[in-house]
Amino acid sequence: MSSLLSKHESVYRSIRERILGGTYGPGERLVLSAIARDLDVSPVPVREAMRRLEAENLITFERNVGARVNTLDDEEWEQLVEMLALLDGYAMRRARCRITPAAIGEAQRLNDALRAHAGGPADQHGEVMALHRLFHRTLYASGDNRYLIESLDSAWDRIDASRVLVSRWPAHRLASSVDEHDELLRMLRSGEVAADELERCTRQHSLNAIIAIRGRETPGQLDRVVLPGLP
Amino acid sequence: MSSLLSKHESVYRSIRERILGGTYGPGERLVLSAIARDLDVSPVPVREAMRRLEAENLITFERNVGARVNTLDDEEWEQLVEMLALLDGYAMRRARCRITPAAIGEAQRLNDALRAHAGGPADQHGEVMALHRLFHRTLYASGDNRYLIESLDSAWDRIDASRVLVSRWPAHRLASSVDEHDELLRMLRSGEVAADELERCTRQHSLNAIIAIRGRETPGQLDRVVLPGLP
DNA sequence: GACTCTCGGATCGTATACGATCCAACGAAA
DNA sequence: TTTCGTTGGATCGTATACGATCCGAGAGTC
Repeated sequence: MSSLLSKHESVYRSIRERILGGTYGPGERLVLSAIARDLDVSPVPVREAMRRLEAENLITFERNVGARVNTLDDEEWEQLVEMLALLDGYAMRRARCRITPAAIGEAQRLNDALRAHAGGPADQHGEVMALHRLFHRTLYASGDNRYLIESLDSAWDRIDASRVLVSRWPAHRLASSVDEHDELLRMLRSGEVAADELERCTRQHSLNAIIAIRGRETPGQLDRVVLPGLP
Repeated sequence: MSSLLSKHESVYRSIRERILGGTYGPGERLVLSAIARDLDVSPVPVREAMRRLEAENLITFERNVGARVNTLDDEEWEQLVEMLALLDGYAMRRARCRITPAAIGEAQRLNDALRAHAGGPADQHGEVMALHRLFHRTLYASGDNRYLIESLDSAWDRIDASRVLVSRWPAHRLASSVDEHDELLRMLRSGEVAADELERCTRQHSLNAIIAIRGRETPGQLDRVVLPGLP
């Protein structure tokens, strides 16, 4: 008689869920014994779960001190999104010749749902972010490269854990984002867009998130924004 | 009184070292109690080390059965190298405006050392691979994006662990590889090469490794090789 | 008042113990 | 001979116990 999940596995999932969902915010302390008590297991499986979370860069463990949820400062966040742009762009290039009409349809549905939220109440930010992430995942999963998908999932996890998008994503960005999504879907459907062009546009779409967040921090300086890596 | 490293940390490093160095080959079984005895610790820190290695995709843990060093079949290996090509290409694009003359010089030295090995005895394959990896690391580290560097290191680790390059890298590839390295350094030095072009060439350089390995498996079919993602 | 020292609680780190699970080898039945 | 059930050893999974370390609070000193 055994449960489907080992204790270490279920503990891992619980903690991860709470980090990605914001229950445990950035910088928050994770006390081993407290979590063990809370989840009704001994500290041993909790430690194992934490080692995995540490290896996934969601928490940092300090010896004889304990674990904290990782934080991202502005520069780190931008570098992470920049990598997301890179991976997503290439996944789209791969997806171009592989994606099924069904997947395109699914992505379109998600984007339409997203559009329905534009201008809506701000308290649905969590839901909007989930839809947005799912839209991208539908596309990049069609790229069908296991390592690309792994890395993208992991990068999105870190983005979610950082709470930056949830707390600082400017409302007006959603509308442009949805339009760019439509444009990407159009390029995918036509089949006549060059791979280079599709990759470039997808990359730019993600980089626009950086511009949006920066613009919100220092309004009026948008024209001085220098994005990395662009010619 | 404490050692500098916790037991779990030193165990982690030992096992990792052995996997990357080939002492533990792909598919090999890692028995908890045996390793604990070998390293003179209790099984608990060994389990923690294994959780990290599992999260890093170097081993796979099966419940109530144990751990094995991960293997990569041909398709997985190619997909991994393809991602390496992507990351490396972009890192080079970033490096273009950031790299120091010292770093370029260091890379040149490494490549010259590599050239000295071309045509040499095959039993220095391990050393050649280390030089080759270091050459690339010198350049992509200049890209100066923490997440890019992390991902590249991790991908190279998996490549090393797979032993594919060590066991199947055709001798003649080394010479062309070294020439391509020189060409990349030339492009970096001149400063007049467009970022897109530099990224494209770097990407292609890595993809050439796939062609070389495939060509070795099925000689005479080189012209039928279809590389993914290229226009 | 500022600084240092000491102490105690909180927390982590690891060993040990033991139950649970798997799996391969063996033997009995069809 | 093949199949299926049984059994024993190898191995993992987790709880418990206890020592080690850290860190903040308060006392003592300059």
